[in-house]
Amino acid sequence: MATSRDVAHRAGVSQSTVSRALSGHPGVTEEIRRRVQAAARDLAYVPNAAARAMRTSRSGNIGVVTARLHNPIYPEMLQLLGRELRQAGLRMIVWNSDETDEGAAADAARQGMVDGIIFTSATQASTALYEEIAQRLPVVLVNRTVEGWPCDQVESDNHAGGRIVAAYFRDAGRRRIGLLSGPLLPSTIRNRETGFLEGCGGGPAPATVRVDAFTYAAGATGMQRLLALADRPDAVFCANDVLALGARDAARAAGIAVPGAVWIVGYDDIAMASWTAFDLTTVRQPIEAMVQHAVRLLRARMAGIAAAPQRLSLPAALVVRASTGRLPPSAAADADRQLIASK
Amino acid sequence: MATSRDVAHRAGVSQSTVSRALSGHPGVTEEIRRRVQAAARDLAYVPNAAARAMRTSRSGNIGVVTARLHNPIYPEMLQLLGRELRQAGLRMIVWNSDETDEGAAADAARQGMVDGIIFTSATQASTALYEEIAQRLPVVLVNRTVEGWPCDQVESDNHAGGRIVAAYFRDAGRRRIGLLSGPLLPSTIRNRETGFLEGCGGGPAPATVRVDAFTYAAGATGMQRLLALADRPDAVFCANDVLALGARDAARAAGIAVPGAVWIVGYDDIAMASWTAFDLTTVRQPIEAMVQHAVRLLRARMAGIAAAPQRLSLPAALVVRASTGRLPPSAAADADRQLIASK
DNA sequence: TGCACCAAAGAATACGTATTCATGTCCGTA
DNA sequence: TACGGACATGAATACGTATTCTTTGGTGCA
Repeated sequence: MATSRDVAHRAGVSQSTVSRALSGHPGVTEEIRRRVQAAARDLAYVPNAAARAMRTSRSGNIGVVTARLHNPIYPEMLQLLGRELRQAGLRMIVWNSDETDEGAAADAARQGMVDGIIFTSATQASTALYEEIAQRLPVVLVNRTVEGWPCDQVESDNHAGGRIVAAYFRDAGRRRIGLLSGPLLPSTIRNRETGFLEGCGGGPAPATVRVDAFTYAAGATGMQRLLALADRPDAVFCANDVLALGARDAARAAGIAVPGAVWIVGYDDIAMASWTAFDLTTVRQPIEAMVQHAVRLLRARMAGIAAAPQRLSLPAALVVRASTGRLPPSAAADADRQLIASK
Repeated sequence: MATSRDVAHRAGVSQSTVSRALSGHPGVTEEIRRRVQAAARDLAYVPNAAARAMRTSRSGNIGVVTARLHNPIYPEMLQLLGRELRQAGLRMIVWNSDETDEGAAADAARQGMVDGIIFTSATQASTALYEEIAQRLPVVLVNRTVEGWPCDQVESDNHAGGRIVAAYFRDAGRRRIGLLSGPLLPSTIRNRETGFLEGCGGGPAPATVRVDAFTYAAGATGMQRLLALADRPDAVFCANDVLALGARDAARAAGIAVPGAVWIVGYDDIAMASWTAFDLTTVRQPIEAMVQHAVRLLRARMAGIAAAPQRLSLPAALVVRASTGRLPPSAAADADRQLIASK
C-alpha cells in the first residue's frame, strides 16, 4: 500500500504538498494538484485510516447500540442508520446490547475508536454506560428517551399514538377495552400505555395484562389471559406489533373472530403487519425521519455545537387495516389526517 | 484522556515499560507491573486505538457485508456474527449491499480500517468488489458460495436440503409437485433448486414458477400462478421461508386448504415459520455453527495461515410442521435423523 | 578480583498523516 | 532598483503506541 510519501516522490513534490493537494486545501497550484492526483491514481493511493485518525483524533466511525434484533423494527432502523451515516461519510459499528457486551461500546469510546454513539434501545437501566460514554463523546438517542440523560433525543410521539388508538376505539363504539403490554422499562412502551389510558379516560378502565417479553409467544399467552376474563374485551391495544400478531393468532386459535368478536391494534407497522395473513391495524412511526434527525443532531454535536440538549418528538399515524374491521367514518377521517400529517 | 506517557510518569518508569507491563510482555518485574497497573487504573488509562492500529497495522475491526435485512435470517446472522466477533476481541463494521454502497467496503479495506471481511450475501455479481478486497485482506464467505473466488467459504448443504424436501414429498405420495423460486443469483437458491429437481428425478418434472424478488408479496403472486395451472400442484417447495409465507396466505385466500389441498415447504426456519398462524414445514440451517466456522477461518487467515481455501458445507435438517399435514412414517424417520444430525 | 553474560529497564525510533513553521520566489509599488 | 508582502512549497513536528536498540546493574564462574 502506497503512502503519501510515495505519491510525493512520484509527483516530484513534498509529502505535505500531497496532503494539501488531496484534501482540497486552497493555495495549491492547479498544475501541482493535477500532478499529485495523477501520481495518487497511478499508485492507487488511499490515505491510511489509522494514521489519519491519530493525527486528527477523528475516526469516522459511529457506534450504534441496538437490541432486540428479533423485532423487525430494529433491523429496519439499523438499515436506515447505516444508509444515513454512510451518506455523511461515516462508518457504522454495531453493538447488540441483548448480549452482555454493552461494555464493548464503552471500551470503544474510551479507546477513541468512535466519534459518537447512537442508542436505539436505551433505557434507564444502562445509565452507567451512558455516563461512561457521554463524558467523552456526543450521544444521541433515537426511538426511545430516557429522563435524566442530558443528550439529544429523537422519538416519535408515542403518547399521542396511544391516545389515537383510544380515540379510535371510543369513536367506533368499543366499550370493553383491553391493554396487552410488556415490561415498562422502554420509554416507548410507557408512553404508549399512558397515552392510551389517558385516552380511555371517559370510559371504564381497560383490562390490563402485562407479559414479560415482547415476543409472539408472550402476545399469545397474554391474549389468552384477556380472553379468559369474565368481561371479555371487544378491542385490545397491544404495545407493539409482535405482541399483536401473537395476540391475533391466539384469538383465532381460541375461536374468537378477529375483528368480528375482538379488534386488535398493534404499534410500529412492521412489514408483517401488512401481510394479508395478518392485515393488522397499527400505529406507524416515521422511522426514516427519526433516523435522519438523529444523524443530523449527532453530526452537529461532533462539529462542536454546544446548544442545550434537544428533544424531538415526531408524529405517529394510525394505519387502519382489517384487524379492526370496517372503518367508522369519524375514525377514518382521523386516520387520514394522521396519515397525511406523517408524510 | 491519559496516554501511556502519563502512566509512565506517575509510575516512575519509562513509556516503553508501561507498554510492556500492560501488554503482558515477559521480562517485567512483578513489582513494576503492579505499579504500572495501579497508575493505569488511577488515570483510567486505555490505549488509544488509532495509535495502536497505526503501530501494529491491525485495527481490530472486521467488516461484514450483508443484504436483504428484510429477510429475518440476515439480522439473525448479523447478531450471531456480532457476538462471535466480540468474543474474539473484534469489532463489527456493517455494510448493507442492497444500497449502492458496496464501494464503502472496498474503501475501508484500502484504508486499512478493517482487518478482514465477511460476506453473508455474496454473489457472482460482486466479483469486482471481491477482487478489490481480497488482494489486501482475508475474506470469508458465509451462507453463500461463489465459484471462482479463492477464499474460505462456509455454507450449509443447500443441495442436500433440496433433496430432502423432494424425498419427503415423494415418500408422502405427493405427485403434482410445484417449485416456487426467485432469482438464481444466490448460490443458496441455485443449490436448493438443483437439489430439489434432482430429488424429483424419478417422477414428473415439477411445475416451476420464478418470481423476481424474495418477498412475501412475490411469494403470494407466485402461488397464484401455480394454483392457476391446469394440473394444480399438491405440494410446493418454496426457495425460502418469506416466499413460503406469502404462498401459504395466497393459497388460503384462494380457498385452497393448506395442508389439505396443497402442502407448502419453505427454507431457513426463520422465527415466523414456527408461529402458530403459519406453522410452516421448512429446512433449518445450522446458522450458529456456520458463523462460528466463518469467524474461526477468518481469524486463522488473519494470523497468517496460508493453507488452500477451504469450503465447508454443514448439514441442514427438515423441520416438519403443520403446513404439510401429518408426517408419513418414513419421512418422520428421515426428519428425525436429520434433526439429530444437525445438533 | 575480574570478566562475561543475562535480565530488566530506559532511550530512541517508526508507523503515516495533517499542520505549523521556515524558505524562497514573484510581483507590485515606491 | 529596492523592498515588503502575498503566495506556493518544502522542512520539521506531533499524534500515541509497540518495538528495537542501549545501557545498567547484578550474578556466576574462573
